[in-house]
Amino acid sequence: MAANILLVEDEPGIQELLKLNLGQAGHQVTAAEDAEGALRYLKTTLPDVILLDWMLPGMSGIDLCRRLRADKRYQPVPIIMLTARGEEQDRVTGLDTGADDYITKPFSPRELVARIRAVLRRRAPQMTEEPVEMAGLRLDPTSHRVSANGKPIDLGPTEFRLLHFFMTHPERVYSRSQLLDQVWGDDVFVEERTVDVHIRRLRLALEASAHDGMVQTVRGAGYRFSVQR
Amino acid sequence: MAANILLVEDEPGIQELLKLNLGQAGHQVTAAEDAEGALRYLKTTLPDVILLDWMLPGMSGIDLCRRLRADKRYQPVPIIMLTARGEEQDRVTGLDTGADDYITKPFSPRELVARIRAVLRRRAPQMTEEPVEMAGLRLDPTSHRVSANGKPIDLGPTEFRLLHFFMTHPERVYSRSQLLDQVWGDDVFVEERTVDVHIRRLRLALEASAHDGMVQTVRGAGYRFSVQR
DNA sequence: CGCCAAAGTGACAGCTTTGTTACAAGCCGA
DNA sequence: TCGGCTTGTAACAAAGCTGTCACTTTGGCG
Repeated sequence: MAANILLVEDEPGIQELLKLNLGQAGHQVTAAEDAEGALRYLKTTLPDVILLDWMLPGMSGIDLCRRLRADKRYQPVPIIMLTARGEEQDRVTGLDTGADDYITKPFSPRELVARIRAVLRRRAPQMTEEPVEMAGLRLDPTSHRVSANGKPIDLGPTEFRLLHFFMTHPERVYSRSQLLDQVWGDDVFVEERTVDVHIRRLRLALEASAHDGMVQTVRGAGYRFSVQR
Repeated sequence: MAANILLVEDEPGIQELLKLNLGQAGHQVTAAEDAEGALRYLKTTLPDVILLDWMLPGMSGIDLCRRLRADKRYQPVPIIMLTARGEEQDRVTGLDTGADDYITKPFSPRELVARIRAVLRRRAPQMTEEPVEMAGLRLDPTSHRVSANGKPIDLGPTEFRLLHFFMTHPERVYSRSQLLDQVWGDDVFVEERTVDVHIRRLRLALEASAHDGMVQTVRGAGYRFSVQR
């Protein structure tokens, strides 16, 4: 889960510290001292995450955040705001302007790393709210409906999420533990074998409408959702 | 996902309980009663995970944790702290000193096992494998598929790994023991002749799609994967 | 040609992984 | 609170993989 990170922080000490810590966590860090520097960098490179200090000389972090969010090009880049203690009320403003997370100084490097991982994960699987359709199978996240060639299919919540994940990540094997992370959430502690059972339930539901064979077992590796074969 | 675990816990009852539970989960557990014992063990062996009790006689768990984190050699080993209820505020300290996770007693064995799995997974390098293709033979690690000129080939896990290794290291002879190291893992104890058998199985699978002759025997040396006949 | 070591082959028992079913606990709306 | 779903787990069955062995074939060499 290594990532390119743009750090916008004017205080040299903190900047160094963060670069060190994030570097150790396997991330690539580029630092900018102010909003202008950040924008200059962004013209050429799109980082995976932006760490944005609230207090900056010149254009403030919040303004930069707002500006980035207004720009289509930077829409998908997660932004984490760094705020000092006592600026708590800023949190609302911060999240309001489009930051994905915020963290209050002083914070432990661990926590920051964890939050970075969290926003990356949140963004990573592009499980959009868009309807997905393939091979006559249609899943609409908004209305929470699944249908095969027009005929509705009944799915429980878990099977629904499972199918949604599969349809947005087809043709690729996922291990049970990956599926637990992605579909159940990585803070849920259930047996890996539970996945098997839900796979079966999903298969049963799909079979009923002649969509069998799409959920495939890859022995020793996991499961794959596929239109082929 | 079996792992070598170093358990640092002074209370015999809990120690026994954990050894039992983790053992059942397929892990290898070594226990130390105090920081000194742990350090002694670490001099010779590097575990996959360290479970560290907060309260220890002599050097406290937190000090040991800090000390380990300061030592380059132990940097990559995940540490999970075991804390008693009511030491909640220690959490921050714990994570601050470099623990990867913490768990509050009393906890269910299941939860502990899950957290161990989580830290292991988090550390595991996310190797994004590129598809390999040569002479009409295509192997895609992500979808875990092999095909010859479009036609799918069925391979068991071992044959898949074997072919993957061969395709990423073509035109070169590997001895049986090298192949065991690379494909089976260097901690596996199997007869060298086992390689022969899997070579044969791989050949059979490839023959079926007219890709015979690619796995070549080099008498007295080993095997080679080659496009040339 | 005859011998010996190396490699090929087929069978198989044991083991691991996965499928399937049943069941109890939890949740939620009626 | 009562039923009907959903969920997680356990237990057992089925299927597939693996490692090893015994036996055969091949290749090299005197």
